[in-house]
Amino acid sequence: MELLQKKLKEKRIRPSFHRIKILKYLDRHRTHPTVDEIYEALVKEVPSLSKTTVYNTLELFSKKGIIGNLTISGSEKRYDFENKAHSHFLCKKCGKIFDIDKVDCPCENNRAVRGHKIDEVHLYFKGVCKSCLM
Amino acid sequence: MELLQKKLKEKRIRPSFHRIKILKYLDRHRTHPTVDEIYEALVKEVPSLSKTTVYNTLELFSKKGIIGNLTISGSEKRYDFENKAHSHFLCKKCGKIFDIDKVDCPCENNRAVRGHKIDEVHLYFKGVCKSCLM
DNA sequence: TCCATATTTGGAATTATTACAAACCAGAAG
DNA sequence: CTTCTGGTTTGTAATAATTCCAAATATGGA
Repeated sequence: MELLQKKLKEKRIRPSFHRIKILKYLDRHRTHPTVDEIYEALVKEVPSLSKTTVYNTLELFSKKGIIGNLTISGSEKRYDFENKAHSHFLCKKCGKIFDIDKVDCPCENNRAVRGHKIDEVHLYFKGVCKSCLM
Repeated sequence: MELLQKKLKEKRIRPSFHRIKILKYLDRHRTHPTVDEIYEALVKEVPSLSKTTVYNTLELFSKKGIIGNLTISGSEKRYDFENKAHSHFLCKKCGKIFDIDKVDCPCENNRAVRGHKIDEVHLYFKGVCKSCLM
C-alpha cells in the first residue's frame, strides 16, 4: 500500500482514497478486469464509489503511464497493471485473458516502421484456453 | 465481381446483392473501415440498405472465415479483407489503420502456448503515422 | 406460379463510454 | 479556526456502438 502510494506520487498523481483502492485492486487482480468488474467489486466496501470515477481514474493512470491498456477483447476496456513487456492470450470461449511471458520477438524492438513512429507493440493470441479445452 | 461471388459460393454463402456489395466494398477499401463508414458509403447507391445488414453480413463473413477482424482500435469493429498474414499499425492521432507487411516473427507460428490452443495471432503497432508526424 | 426458406429491414433494447455541472474535500492562507 | 481554492468525485444525461427480434421481403427450386 505504501508502495502504491509512492507509485502515484512519483507520477504526480494525488493519492486519493479511491485512486489507491482502484490501483490496489488492479495490482491484486491481474486478470485485466473490466471497468464493471472493478466497480462492482469495490463498491461493496466503498459504497460511495461511482462508476465514472473508475473510468476517470483508469484513464488518468493510463495517461500517466502507470498502467497500460489492452484492446484484445474488442468489446470493452481492459487495463494492465504489469509494466514488464509481455503478451496476452484471449480465450474466445470463456473470455478470460491470460498474461503470457514475453515471447522473444524481433518486432517488439522496432521503433518505427514505414516511417510511422511506434510507441506500443501489442502481441495478442486468441484461441481456446487450457481449461476450456478439457 | 465474378471472383467475389465465387469466393462466397465456396464458403456456401448465398451471394445476395447486399452481400456482394459489402464484400466488394471491403475489397476496394483496404483501410479497415468501420461499420458506419461502410454503411454510409453504400447506402448512397443502395438506399434500402440497413445498418443491421452490414453488421449481420460482416459477422457472417467473419464466422465463415472470408474476412478477419481486428481489435486494434478498441472502440469499434474493424474488419480485414486481406487473408495473407500481416500486421497492423494504428495512428493514435488520426485513427487510421495501416497494413504492415508481415514481420517475420517466431511467435506467429506458435500453435499453442502454456496449454492454450492458439487460433489467431495479432500483432499491433500503435503510435503516430508518417503524415501526422509532419 | 407458388412455397419454403433465407435474407433483410427497422425500430427498440442493451451495453459501454463520455460529458458535464454540481457537490465535496483537503490543504494553504489568513 | 475559518475561508478560499483547486483538485476530486458524484450522478445524471447524452452519445455511440452493437444486438435483438419480429415483421416484411426476396430468392431459388418444385
